Amino acid sequence: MKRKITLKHIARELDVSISTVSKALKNSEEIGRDTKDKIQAFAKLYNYRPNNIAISLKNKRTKNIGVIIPDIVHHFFTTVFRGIEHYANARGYNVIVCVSDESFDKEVINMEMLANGSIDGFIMALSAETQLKNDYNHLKEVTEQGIPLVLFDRVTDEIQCDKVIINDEEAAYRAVENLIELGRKKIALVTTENYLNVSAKRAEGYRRALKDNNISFDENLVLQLPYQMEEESMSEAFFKNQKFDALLCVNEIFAVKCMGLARKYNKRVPQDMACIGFTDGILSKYSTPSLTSVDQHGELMGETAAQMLIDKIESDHGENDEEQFETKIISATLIERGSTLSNS
Amino acid sequence: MKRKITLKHIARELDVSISTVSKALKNSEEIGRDTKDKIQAFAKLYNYRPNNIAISLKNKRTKNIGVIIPDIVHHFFTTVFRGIEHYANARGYNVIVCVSDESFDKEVINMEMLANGSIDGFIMALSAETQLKNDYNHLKEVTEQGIPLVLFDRVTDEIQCDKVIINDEEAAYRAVENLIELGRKKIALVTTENYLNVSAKRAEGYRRALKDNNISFDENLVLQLPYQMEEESMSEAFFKNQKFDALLCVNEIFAVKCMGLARKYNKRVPQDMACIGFTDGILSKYSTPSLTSVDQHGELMGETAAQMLIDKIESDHGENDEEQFETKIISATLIERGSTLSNS
DNA sequence: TTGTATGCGTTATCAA
DNA sequence: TTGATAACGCATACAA
Repeated sequence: MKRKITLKHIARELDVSISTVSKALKNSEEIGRDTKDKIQAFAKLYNYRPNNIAISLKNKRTKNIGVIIPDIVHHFFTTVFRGIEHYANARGYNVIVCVSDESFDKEVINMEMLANGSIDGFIMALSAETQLKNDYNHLKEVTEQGIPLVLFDRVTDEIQCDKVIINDEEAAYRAVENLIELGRKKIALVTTENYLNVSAKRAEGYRRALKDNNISFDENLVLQLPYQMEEESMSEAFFKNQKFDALLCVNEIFAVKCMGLARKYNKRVPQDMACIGFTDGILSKYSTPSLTSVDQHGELMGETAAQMLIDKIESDHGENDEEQFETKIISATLIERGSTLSNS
Repeated sequence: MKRKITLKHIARELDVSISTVSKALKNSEEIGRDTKDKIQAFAKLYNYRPNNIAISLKNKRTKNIGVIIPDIVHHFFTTVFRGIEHYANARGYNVIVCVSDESFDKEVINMEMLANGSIDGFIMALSAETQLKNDYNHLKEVTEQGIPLVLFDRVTDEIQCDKVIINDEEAAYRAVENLIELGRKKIALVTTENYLNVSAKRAEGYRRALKDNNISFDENLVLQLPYQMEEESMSEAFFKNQKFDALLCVNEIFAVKCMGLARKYNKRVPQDMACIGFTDGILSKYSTPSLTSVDQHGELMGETAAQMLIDKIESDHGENDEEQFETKIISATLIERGSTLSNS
């Protein structure tokens, strides 16, 4: 077993001091040609690599960023994560992921673990429970310690920090307008409980679009499902009792499920019921018919968040001057497919 | 800004030595009641937390594990990751993820970065390119350094280490038998290039099942698609030219795409063409018809891998005795749905 | 009961 | 041109 070699080993072996070795390996001008050559050759031979941990301790920089997301088996978060990972890697950072499982406690525990020196900054999306409790003390503590934080997608106004979001309200607005342009009059909304701020935003856009187009808002056309829509009864009843010719769903699973129900109740998609979902994931692409959906550009969001974070981390000498925070808005785009276009 | 406090701060503030503080906070019996109380109170007040990095350096244990996977926007890997993350967290470990993007070079770079002290062990699935090149020197180096490694799913015989796999060959065998029991005679296989060892295994199972049931193997009934099946021409031709009444696909995307093609060529699923896929992901559940598929139990695989890894890490005093490696096999199970069951 | 010294691996300052 | 020393934050063997 070839154990990792350290500066000390090299120094001892070559009968020089540790600091000489250190300098030689950094190609310092201070060290003589011969000594440098000798040391460098030896280091290469034994494949010397500096120990990251020691360097972290010395520099007070880990080159790690912490990512905390509610769920990992989830197309959108996964996409964002990919963007973060790519960008971070390109700038020499590694990514430590913790999954909160939509739990407040886990979110808090994970943050505290990582905040004790393991990472240089956080990127996170709030768990559902955190948003429900409206308790952000763990975020406050972290920012007060001077650890940079970037929130994405599931954000809160309670915390002053960089943020990356999509224009949910407007995306929903445009989706509904799109349906109206297709001649739809009775447009239903399928959403989650309102404490998820993205859902709330989307509902606002939905209402505003109706209003701007002189369609009166009908509460009966809003179906609010629990986040993990497991039992079908609510949606079954909705399909039985309500009349509508179009559907806006706040995620693609709801949308695909609803298209299934439409089939069951003999509504053709898109002829009798057009359908638009949020999250342009794998389901949208491969469902039958394929689903028109709002692409949230997760990868771009991730890259953007990572860039904001790393920029802040690396400019952190300015701990005195007034902190300036930014909220970047990623423009969602509508990908039109079979569920609204009859010629597909 | 409340900067992180250290032992040294406390010591200075309370006019005691650093080691006294250290012991007091560990509730050591050596320290007097009063001093202990004083120190503990102070530490609590200022929310003292030991610095992870310093502890890592001291203990030569990071409590981090490195996970390297080919892709993160991928249901199966994501599921495995969840299992790893859950288990690791429960045992006090954090997870650093690197994505190889199916690239050999990235895999190597990522491993080397993490191997320099950032992690206590690796869990990984080989990238496609690595399997294609058949070059495992980066894995060898890591294991030779005494860093524990667990491979899962995409493994290789070239490396001696712990492994977790599913019984791919048998799962495919059983899937085909299932189709035969349903009365299917001409069963096609849709697979990827063979350098992906899982695909190869599945193809073996397919052939063995045919043989055991006296169905002659017909090369024309095997469709081999590039990994990222973007152009449709090959599969279109296949559907036009070949006759078959059942399909085994090595992943769910292929399966769903094929069901789409079946529709296009007026084959009813499952009546005219039954279909089974691998990876019981979101597509299988929500496709129309829903897809019968082989559940690889990714989460269990992840937990198992994490357990093997952490057990090895924590038993690592035994660096002298002969290393014993294990390969655990997770039993895949067939989830029957609409694509093989006509009554659904 | 408390404190001193040393080490983990590295870098940086200063002295030789 | 090289080396001794201190420091990063913590833990511990050993002294006092």
